[in-house]
Amino acid sequence: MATIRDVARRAGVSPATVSYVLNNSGPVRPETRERVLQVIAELGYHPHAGARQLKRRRSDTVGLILPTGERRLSDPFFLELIHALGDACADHQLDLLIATCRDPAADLRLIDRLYKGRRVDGFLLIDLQRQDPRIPHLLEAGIPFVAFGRIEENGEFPWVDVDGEAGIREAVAYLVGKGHRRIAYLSPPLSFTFAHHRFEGYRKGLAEAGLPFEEALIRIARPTMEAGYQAIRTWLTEGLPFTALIAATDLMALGAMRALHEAGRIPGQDVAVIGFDDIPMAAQAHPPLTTLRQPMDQIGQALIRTWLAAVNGEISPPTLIRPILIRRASA
Amino acid sequence: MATIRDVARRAGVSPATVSYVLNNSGPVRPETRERVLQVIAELGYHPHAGARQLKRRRSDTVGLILPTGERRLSDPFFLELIHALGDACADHQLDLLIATCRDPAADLRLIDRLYKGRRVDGFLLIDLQRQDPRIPHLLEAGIPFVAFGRIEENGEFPWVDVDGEAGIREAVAYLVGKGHRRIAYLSPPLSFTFAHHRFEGYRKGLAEAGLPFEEALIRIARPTMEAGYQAIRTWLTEGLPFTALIAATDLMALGAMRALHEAGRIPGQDVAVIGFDDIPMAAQAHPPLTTLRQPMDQIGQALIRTWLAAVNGEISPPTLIRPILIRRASA
DNA sequence: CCGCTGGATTGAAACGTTTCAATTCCAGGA
DNA sequence: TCCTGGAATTGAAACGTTTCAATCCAGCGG
Repeated sequence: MATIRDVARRAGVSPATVSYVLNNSGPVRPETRERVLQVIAELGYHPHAGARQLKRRRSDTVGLILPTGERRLSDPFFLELIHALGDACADHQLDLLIATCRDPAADLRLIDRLYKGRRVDGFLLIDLQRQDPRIPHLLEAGIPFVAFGRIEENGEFPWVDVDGEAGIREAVAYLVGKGHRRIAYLSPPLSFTFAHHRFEGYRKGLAEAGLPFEEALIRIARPTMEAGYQAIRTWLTEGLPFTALIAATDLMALGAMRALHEAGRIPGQDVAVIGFDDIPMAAQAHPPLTTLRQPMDQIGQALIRTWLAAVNGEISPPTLIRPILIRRASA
Repeated sequence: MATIRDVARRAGVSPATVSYVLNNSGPVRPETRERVLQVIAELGYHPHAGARQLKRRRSDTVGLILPTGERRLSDPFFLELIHALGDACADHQLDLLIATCRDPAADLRLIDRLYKGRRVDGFLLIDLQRQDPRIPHLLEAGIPFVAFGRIEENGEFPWVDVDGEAGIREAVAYLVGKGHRRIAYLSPPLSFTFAHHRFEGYRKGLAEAGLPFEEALIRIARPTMEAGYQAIRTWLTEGLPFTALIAATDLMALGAMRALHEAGRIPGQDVAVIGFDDIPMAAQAHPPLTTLRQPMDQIGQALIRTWLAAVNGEISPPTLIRPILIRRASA
């Protein structure tokens, strides 16, 4: 495999010059640069990442910890997120390293290994818990990171999140505008921060519309299709005391729609349904699901931009991204 | 950040010895080893990945190219695959680097950059086309890789695949055993290799059962839920000339089931439905979907094992993994 | 014709490991 | 007591970059 010396020799120039051309740091005469670039192309030379990392003291690699085993993320939303992150990384010439971790206790060890070994320059945290042990650990160790989501006590750390509260408020207002007065809400356990915020949006939305908040219109269930389905099933035995339903995730909304179908209540006709995320399947549902889209590209870009800042020691203000209400036939 | 010299100094020993302890190569007296390990723990020392890579001439990193943009993989199956790969990598102390690529033309450049820069030791190829330009490129450049899936002309390269043919044959036999004689088949375009093999399974399954192959029982559609739905819809206008349906992916099967429901034909009761993949949603469908499970853990392990062999210059025989028929209520 | 200036180029020293070859150490045999 | 040989340890040379400081050189003003 060609090295920088090979290039230098063949271009009749010193390795230093080649390095200058490569990084265009340092002054190089145009014709010299041209010659060097030529040789680089001829030889198909690519600088050795390890050597570079050693000298420059950074790896240009983003670390993403993916919980697996029990805690595995199976919402297709995360596949979209990974795509978006990959794209954003590519835009900034960064690489994305995925590390999986079965055991929550091993999370911190994994983080240390990757960071202290300089395999990654910093982390992206996803799937935050309201109290997340990773955050104090990273802060204390002075390891750069960005969180996708918030935690209960947002200390001084950079995060990017989608404004679930604003989104759900908009959804409530939208439904109210269509004449709905009894709007139900289906939420994952509030120990998920995102669930908490979206739920706040529901409460505030109702308040803004002057509607009462009723316990009977709330159901808590796991954030899966099945749980959404079951929730509606049991609700149906009570005669379905609402005309519209907001689910905190598309997956739950999809489950809910199926239950409604089975009971002969056509979503979008007999009952309005709104989801959250806009996973690819949402547009293909029947009827197509009205939902709050998480603008993935924007999220990926914001995360990587903030990550870069963090790695460079800058502190970025938090970014709150507004979800977009996508109106389809379900509501 | 602590270096190997710091450890050496503090343990009263030379860097070489520390290195021997770290990799347990070379003879070290037990008490020396103990002392060194102690210091390593005290200092929270982790060897610098770049330096290590430079010297050892490998990065212990697996490269995975994720197509994005138009070609993006949105089947939740891939999220499961990523999880499984991550786990398998962790088991072998490997890291998983995800590189995305919008443009098929850039695939090859990306591969070169990652490999020649020694960022990765080799690749994992997913989402194979029947004619895949990456394969000849990798072969010619002598870059180690393993394909998940096969191509049209399987030259001499290592691959791991799920035996779609055997799986579908089993599904056909299973349905025949239940008395079905008119079994329909829903397939993605046969330019996908996996679709081709599964389709072969269907033909052979019918032949083995002594059933005729009928064009009218075949539909080709994109491998999405929506496409599965539409296919059944149009079929319904013809009076649904079958009693059982095999779909080549769960997503398609799920779409099909929805169409059946809408038409008042209960899947698993009026029409048997079998899918392929066993994505998490399959078990949560209504009725739960009978399907051929791709044993993800096994796939991940096989891929990584084969990858390691490839990187070490060994040639492994192809691995064909038998999918498992998971019987649920839909068939 | 000389000394200066400033841009272009280069040499060499890191960066933090691994590993070969050389050295030290020590127990046991003569 | 001195050797010997194997086990334990060490020094130093890579690995392929980047970058500082030093050198080179062409052109210019005096």
